[in-house]
Amino acid sequence: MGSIDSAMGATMLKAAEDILRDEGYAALTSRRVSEYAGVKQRLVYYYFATMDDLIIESFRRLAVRELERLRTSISSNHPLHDIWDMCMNTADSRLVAEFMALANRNEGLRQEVIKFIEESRDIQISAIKKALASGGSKDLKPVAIAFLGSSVALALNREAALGVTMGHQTVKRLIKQFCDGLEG
Amino acid sequence: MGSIDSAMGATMLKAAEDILRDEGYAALTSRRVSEYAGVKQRLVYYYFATMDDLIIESFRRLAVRELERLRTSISSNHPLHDIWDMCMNTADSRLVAEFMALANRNEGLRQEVIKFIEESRDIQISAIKKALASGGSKDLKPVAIAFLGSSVALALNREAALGVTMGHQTVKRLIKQFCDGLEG
DNA sequence: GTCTATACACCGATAGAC
DNA sequence: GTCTATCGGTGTATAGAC
Repeated sequence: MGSIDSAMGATMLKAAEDILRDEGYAALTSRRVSEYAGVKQRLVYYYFATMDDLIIESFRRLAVRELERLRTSISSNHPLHDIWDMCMNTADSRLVAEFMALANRNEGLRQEVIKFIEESRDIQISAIKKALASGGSKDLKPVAIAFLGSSVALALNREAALGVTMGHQTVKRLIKQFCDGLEG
Repeated sequence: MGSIDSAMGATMLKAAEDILRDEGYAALTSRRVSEYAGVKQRLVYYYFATMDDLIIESFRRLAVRELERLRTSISSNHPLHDIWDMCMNTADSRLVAEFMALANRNEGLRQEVIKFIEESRDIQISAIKKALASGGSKDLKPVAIAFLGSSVALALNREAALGVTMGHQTVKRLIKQFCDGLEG
């Protein structure tokens, strides 16, 4: 078995992500990955025991990258604006859609997705708490701000990818006003 | 070619929806549909020219049903509460995830999904306008309320299906307070 | 580490009998 | 309206040579 951290292992994980985003999970096959990587199909099974392993490792790679981006993008001056920008410029919504669909049926992936959601929400909550001098009002707690922000950003990205823009400008203005109101 | 409105056509559309929700779009094959319907594979192609047609008709059926539910669930007394309840009790989030993923790559389905999103948003906006005596403030327009509501409800359902509940109670309370504040 | 070759199952779609 | 039968293609996964 080859290592995931080897050049070829990384190439295959990159290929898997590209295929998922551009062609969907039904096209994520060992043959398709091997084409992308310019090798023969058999080699995929040298680096990944099963296709399930490849999918899970692929998500793990994405999650690590996104959590890293989230942590470093939060400045101490405008954490709310930073979180919002980060949510709006996150992983491609088509790729997210594939992982979401897969996670409903793949137990291993589901666990990874749960960990990712909870960890990123924790990071966002910490940043929001710092932004709010009072630590959040009785009506608007940090966890609610984090949830609303990421939900709305995801929906905006998803619809934009489909070609729907109805109300998007209004919503973006509203969010910006909200952030401005809390941290100028 | 058989009609979609025939008993067998409806049975196959129902089968397609069940398979999508329970096994994902990779399992939505003519053979699988025929098993569900208790007939032979060949018959699927008597009712649907291609599997793409079956998928699109399947979504259309769902869209018609949901739009109908949305229209009839809105009372004149508590439209905001009604919309929220409807969004929280909409189609299974696993089924939605499959259609969302498919729509990014299937042009015909994409058009149907766009129509559905815009039509349901229109219905929601009309109801919200009636609820707001002023027709919406400068900062909180009906379209923004509609967008935020459906985004957040979808996210709550999606995460609940995965097994994540972090912040859900807080968010639900917040939404309820908001609706109560506007329509008691 | 990468390859050839293969087993076996399933796919969409079609021809044509009843 | 439903069936049997079949085509060519693709899927996961493995055996084993180099």
